[in-house]
Amino acid sequence: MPELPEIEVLRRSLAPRLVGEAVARVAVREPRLRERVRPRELAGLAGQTVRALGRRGKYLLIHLDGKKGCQTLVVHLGMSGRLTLAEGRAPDEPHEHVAIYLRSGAKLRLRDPRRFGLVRVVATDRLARDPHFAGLGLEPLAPEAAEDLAGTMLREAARGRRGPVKSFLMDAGVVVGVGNIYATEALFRAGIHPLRSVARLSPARWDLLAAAVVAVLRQAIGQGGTTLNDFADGEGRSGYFQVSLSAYGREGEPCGACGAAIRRIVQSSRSTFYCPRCQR
DNA sequence: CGTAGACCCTGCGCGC
DNA sequence: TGCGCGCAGGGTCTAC
Repeated sequence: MPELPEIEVLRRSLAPRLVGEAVARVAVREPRLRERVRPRELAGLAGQTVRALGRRGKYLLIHLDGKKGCQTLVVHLGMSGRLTLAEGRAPDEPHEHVAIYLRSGAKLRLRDPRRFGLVRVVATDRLARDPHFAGLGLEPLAPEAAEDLAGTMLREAARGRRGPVKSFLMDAGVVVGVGNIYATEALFRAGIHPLRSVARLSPARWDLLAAAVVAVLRQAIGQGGTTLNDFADGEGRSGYFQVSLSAYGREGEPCGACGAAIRRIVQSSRSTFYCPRCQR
């Protein structure tokens, strides 16, 4: 479900409602997520106050202040995760694996049918060294990257590598947050064929691609993310970037630019959509 | 070393 | 109507 824009939309929707709230208790109902949830680790959040919400790639970071220093609740939504804030006594929903009760009476609930998600508590000052974050690549919307996630940075990262440009874009060791939808869309906008080798892209086209990545992510955030099935922000609101998708999910439909039929292929067992005429 | 594929899990929509 | 199949926005591990 969620790529960078969806997590950013979630972060922005939750922040004003969570910051300053104190945790009353945490309930773990199903610990078998991608990584086993440790109930005692989460229980330690009781009494702590939310200080700020951050994001790294597709990870949502909920920073808290406690007696034992600052801790960060790290949440990854996998494919099917939803994190929503419910006011008052909300009944548990199916697949609501973790519930964080706040002193205000509200409940932050994590639902994740496929259980590809992840919830952990990490000391804030050790985040950068945590195995989940240590190997991550460029943050595409960070101020220092966004203005010139310039082809130069991507091109440097691609030096000595081979393989298709779409897989490269989706490699979190290169750029974080770009998943199947936004890699597909960025390549469409840049007019680059998803199977093209990273070894065979001119500097000018790296620039085009970098700009396309930043533009598509920004636009998606502005439109509340992409809701295909079930994405919703912290208050349950859907996004509407799906109406702006040019290639993703449009197999057989005419390309908006040239009219040729959009094609679907499978790359490392993920669907890729592209225009055979516009993308070379 | 890098890359391709299997795998983790449930739910949904489609064709028969 | 019911069933089986393929497919789904994520990441990680193994086998080449």
